[in-house]
Amino acid sequence: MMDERRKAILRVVVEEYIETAQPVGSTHVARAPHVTVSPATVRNDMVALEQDGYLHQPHTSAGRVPTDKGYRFFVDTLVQPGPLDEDELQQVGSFFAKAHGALEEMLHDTSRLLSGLTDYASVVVGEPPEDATVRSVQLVGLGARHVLVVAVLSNGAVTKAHLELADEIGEGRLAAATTHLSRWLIGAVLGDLPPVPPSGDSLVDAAGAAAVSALRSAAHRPDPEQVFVGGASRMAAAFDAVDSVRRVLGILEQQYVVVGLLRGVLDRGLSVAIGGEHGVESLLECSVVVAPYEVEGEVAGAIGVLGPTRMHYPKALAAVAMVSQRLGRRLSDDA
Amino acid sequence: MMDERRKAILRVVVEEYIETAQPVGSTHVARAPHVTVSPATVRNDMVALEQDGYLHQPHTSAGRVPTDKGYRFFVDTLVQPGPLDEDELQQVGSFFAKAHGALEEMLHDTSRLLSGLTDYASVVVGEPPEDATVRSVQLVGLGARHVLVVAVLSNGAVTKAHLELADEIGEGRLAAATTHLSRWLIGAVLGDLPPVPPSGDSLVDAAGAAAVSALRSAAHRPDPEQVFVGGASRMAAAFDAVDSVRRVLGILEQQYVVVGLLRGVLDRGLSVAIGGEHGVESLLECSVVVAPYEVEGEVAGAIGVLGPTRMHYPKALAAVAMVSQRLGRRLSDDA
DNA sequence: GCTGGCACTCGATGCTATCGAGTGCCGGAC
DNA sequence: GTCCGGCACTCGATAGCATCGAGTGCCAGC
Repeated sequence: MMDERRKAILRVVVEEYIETAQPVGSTHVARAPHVTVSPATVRNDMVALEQDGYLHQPHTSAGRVPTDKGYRFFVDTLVQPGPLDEDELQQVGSFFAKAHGALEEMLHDTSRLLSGLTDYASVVVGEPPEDATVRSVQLVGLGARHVLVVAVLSNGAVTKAHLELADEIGEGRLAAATTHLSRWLIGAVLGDLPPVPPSGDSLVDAAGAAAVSALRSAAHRPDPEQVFVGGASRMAAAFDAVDSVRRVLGILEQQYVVVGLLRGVLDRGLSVAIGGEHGVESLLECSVVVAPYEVEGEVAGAIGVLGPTRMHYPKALAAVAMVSQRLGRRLSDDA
Repeated sequence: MMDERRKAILRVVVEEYIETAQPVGSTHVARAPHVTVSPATVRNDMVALEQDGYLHQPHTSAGRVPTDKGYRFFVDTLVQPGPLDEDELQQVGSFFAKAHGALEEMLHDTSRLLSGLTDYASVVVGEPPEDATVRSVQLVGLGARHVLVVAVLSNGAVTKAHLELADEIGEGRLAAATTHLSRWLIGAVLGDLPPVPPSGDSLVDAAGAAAVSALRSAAHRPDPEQVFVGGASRMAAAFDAVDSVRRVLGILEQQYVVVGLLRGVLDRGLSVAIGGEHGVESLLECSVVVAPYEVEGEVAGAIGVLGPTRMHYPKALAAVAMVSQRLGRRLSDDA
């Protein structure tokens, strides 16, 4: 039975708790504008909200704290991604106005921007380049049996892989292999590379095969050079137990967990995972706000913000939405 | 007046404090083996050590804590880089046995290894590739006026830069520019690229000039893709004030500060900066242990460990020395 | 159904007493 | 002279205790 008054009360509790990190009492709630009833009435409703699982009482004679369910309701029905402040808008604007340089640099800076806007940790992940096409392939010798494959993709990324061949291969053969591969691979979609027919030279074919298999495996995992985590130090400020900080940092250091996290949450568009919802045990006290960004209509990656469950959702939602949209637009008109 | 007994006392205080993080009292010291005098005598010596600036007393009636000067003396004259444990040695061994893949991957994993060994944050930085020679240069078009220069260097690194040209340039012209640049740049030392003579085509020359200048500027700054900071979460465990953690993390996030820090400390070989010695204000409570690694006789980068001033120096020194040596050897026989 | 009133809870705060690890110093022994 | 035992003293840490007050639940009355 969630009538308007209870919604209002829940909203005040959540907002107040996000601000102060202190359990919120009935008197505080009653003093808020838009709540016109007395503390006693608020108390009655709070009991109901607690029974329904939206609020929690740390101990008798303490105020109430939102549960994950409470935050969820708040995010789903009580909050519209409030607009950004004037100067934050300007910050985003001027960032994208002067952003330049390579894709990686841009994603990296975007991560800093997001942390700066929200004061939480931020994550920026490029999608695996399955749909990108190959613009260039080259084999470069580094020593007797060591070869580097370097491929430039249509999205501006550069994939490289280190090959160790069974036999030595000379410069001439490498050049031949490069030419041969280029003929068959340039223009192909990375996630669906065509078979490369034999060239008649077994050494060339061996190198080619190694290169193709390296590229194939690069197609399906996000380039580790396109995963950026920023603002971890800001997380420290949000928690007061050193131990929590340690746990969260530990997760942020494991890029594959972070990438999985974003993937998991990113069902459709802008979304939020609160507390336990994302299923990463060490991040029970954290929420994640994520949005994909699209380059020329295709999802090209995701950006997100990781903060405490009591994060400032309206602001985080607004920032993530804004930045993902601008980033996508920026990367589109650039290509 | 630093006689043998005082050295022994200082050593015990430092070792004890590193272990327990508690001020060390005279009774504790007197109980240690190798100290054969009574607590009273220890106290007298402690007063002297304090007057000479090696120890500090947080307050009357507390034990003594080493000062930076005390740690310095400890590191310089009381400690020989103790050998690693058996299983740590094995850990390093098996790491380098199965290490493989591209340069960046290797450096990244090395950073993890170091954090794992020491339980502190670790930093791995590749040197700016000034001395590397160019193995391959290529220009790849990404859109009307956008071009990517990709150069492969003799050290296995791949440098790329994004160019925005004044005029559109077609595929044919780009290929011509690539050929032209290759003729003049392949084999050249990156830090001392020769002038590229005009080709007779102004568009080609414009692209070439832009590419060369991008490469030149890449020569002198360490590739941001070759800076790896790992194990930040382990720092959190070493401090108990959230605020300290925050400060240190903030620094670790600023790669240029970290790089500068390593540079500054890296006078000659294995070295240590304690507390204030490295001149980074937010890291007053931290020490850094650094060593260069050499590939084929040339310094190719540096690795280091960042921990609290009360870090376990013998272990850190041993780990850094061992890993830098093995890393260098590994990268040498590979090339 | 809302509200004011009221007794009750319980963490937080502050005070005091006590404890004990540690110190400095002094006077005596080797 | 150097070392050591003894002793009074300091002072942070810990524990106990009273107090405070924000907050609650409940009930009777409007």
